[in-house]
Amino acid sequence: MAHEKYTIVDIARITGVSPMTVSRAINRPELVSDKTRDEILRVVRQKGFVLNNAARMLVSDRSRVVAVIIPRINNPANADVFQGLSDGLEEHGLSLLLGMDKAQPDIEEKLIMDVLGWRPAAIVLTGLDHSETARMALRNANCPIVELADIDGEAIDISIGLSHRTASHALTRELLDKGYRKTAYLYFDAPQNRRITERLGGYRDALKEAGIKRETIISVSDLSVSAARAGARQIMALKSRPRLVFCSNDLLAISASQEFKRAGLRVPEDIAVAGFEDIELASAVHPALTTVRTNLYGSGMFAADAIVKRLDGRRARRRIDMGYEIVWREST
Amino acid sequence: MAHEKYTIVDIARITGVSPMTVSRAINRPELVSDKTRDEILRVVRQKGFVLNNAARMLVSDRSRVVAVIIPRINNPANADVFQGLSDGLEEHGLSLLLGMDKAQPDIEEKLIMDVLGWRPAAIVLTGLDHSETARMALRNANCPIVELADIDGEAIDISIGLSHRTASHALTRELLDKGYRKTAYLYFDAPQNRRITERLGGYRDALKEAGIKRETIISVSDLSVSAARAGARQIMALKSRPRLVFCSNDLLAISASQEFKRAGLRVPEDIAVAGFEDIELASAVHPALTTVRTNLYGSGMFAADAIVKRLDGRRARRRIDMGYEIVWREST
DNA sequence: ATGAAAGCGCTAACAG
DNA sequence: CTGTTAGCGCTTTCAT
Repeated sequence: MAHEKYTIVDIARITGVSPMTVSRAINRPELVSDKTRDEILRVVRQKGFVLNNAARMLVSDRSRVVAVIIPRINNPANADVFQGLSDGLEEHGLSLLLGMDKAQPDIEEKLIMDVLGWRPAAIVLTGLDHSETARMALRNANCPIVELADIDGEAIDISIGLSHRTASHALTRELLDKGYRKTAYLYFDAPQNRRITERLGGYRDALKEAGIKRETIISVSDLSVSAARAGARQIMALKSRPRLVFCSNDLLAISASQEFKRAGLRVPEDIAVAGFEDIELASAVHPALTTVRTNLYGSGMFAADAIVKRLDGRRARRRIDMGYEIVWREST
Repeated sequence: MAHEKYTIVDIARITGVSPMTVSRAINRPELVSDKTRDEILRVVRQKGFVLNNAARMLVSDRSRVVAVIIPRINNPANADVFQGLSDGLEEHGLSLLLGMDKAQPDIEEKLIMDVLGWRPAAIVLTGLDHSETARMALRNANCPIVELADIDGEAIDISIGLSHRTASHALTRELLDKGYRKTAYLYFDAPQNRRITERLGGYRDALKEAGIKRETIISVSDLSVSAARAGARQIMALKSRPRLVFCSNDLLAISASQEFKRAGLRVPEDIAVAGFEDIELASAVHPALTTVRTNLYGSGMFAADAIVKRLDGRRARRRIDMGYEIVWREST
């Protein structure tokens, strides 16, 4: 029972009205008489008719689609942001087109160009770094552009996030103030990801300010549990073991802790661990972790709000600092 | 510097050719002479021109968009599947429209109807349960329909996943065979989620087969760390404590374990815990967990493959059992 | 409250 | 290799 393809003309013929009346019955029902409207909508439902978005969009030259480009969705932080965006946008009848660039600027550029073909109502990106071509295309897109996650730099239009350098600096500083002197930094040096670099930068700045010269910085090969464990072993093999290990995110922190414990060290008594991101599971599984929390879901919501405001012709803030909170879980 | 809106006609005029030649230069460059093509593409790039998808789609009545509807993306399992889908689809120039239904059939139905307006190239859903209206609309959509996660039931078109009942049954049975007799089941009874029910069903079947009459089934109020901990406390308060607790997923399992440890119990010596899903972090943080692993990313990939095959006019399997693997981590 | 005409930007099909 | 014609399905605008 292959489906017949109905158009608005078909529905018009069946109900004995003009296509325009069908269009009105669907889009602005209050402009059509009760009787006619009921009959039209009955047929629409019965036939399972849905207006063709391509045609509507062609006429209006603006879709109800928001394009979102993030590195990858199977990363709890990104997923939270996206969920917030979706929740904030759905009630306004906006759909989400999602592209994943794996944090590669060339892929990002391609996705942006592709997405522009949909004449999106808004575009949401991750971070402030984009290729020159991409920036130009975005500026010409003539729709709200939101850059998420980072606010340390110049936004094209709207930026929402936190200063990773500031947060990392504050975390380091507070822990140094607690008396830790010998520390190490464990991170995955994702190429092109400025936020990672900024976190490291904040750490190093704080060290310098505290008059600490020696830096121990260990980078791992990728962002996985096993890579983190290998990093932890590298740290334990150091001639002089640090008392505190800063990790550039919670996955690294949790995995490294586990490895320390496995080797018989007590966490945090023998070796303390600090993370970044405060993913939900961290609190369940690693009560000894001190980490930086920011409101990820909230930043998605704020982005949605800014977009909706703009589409309504209202003004929206150009830069939203979501701030951060240091979550102390040392003592458990 | 608001952007002028170029159409294919503008580009044609600028380069002194017909619109059709511009179209060809972009879509089928091999049909255009080198000289003309180079000049056209130069102008296209210079002006940042991108073909209007609405118009292309209107002509062909088929978009290059795959619509995906899942409960929520901030759930590692769903995110993995989606990532697999995206990775499998991107190289074929298919974009992803993502809607989230929070596992509510009425929202799902609305999203399906909305999405149909895009005349999607394919539709991907979660689970096999949908409203009658939704099923009808999907059957009429005249494109591949993939139902993910579950294969215990009748698919509209293509189903890819595993039998949650079978997997849960096997897990329970193997653990019972190891000698555990006193067990409990801890779960969040998500309304409308048949997969949860099937997992519980598999557990109960295995108990019955083993001649065990008494069931201890604890349900928690939501899927969170704190709810799981409360559940764990309920279990510890039982007059006769179980030796093994089955949890309907790993988040519950990890959180409950943590609570057991906090109360001074040794896991798994005093109380063993089994989960379901094998999320990556579980292995990092809870080496004592026995759980069921299925290839989530792979099922996204398979879905992508099936869709691409169909769009190519080739045949695709209608039912793919991804199977499962019991991951033993008892002894650590 | 309803209808008719025009056209959005593009490509399929056919010429040349 | 390039151009012409027609029309995809809908909404905007202007009648009635």
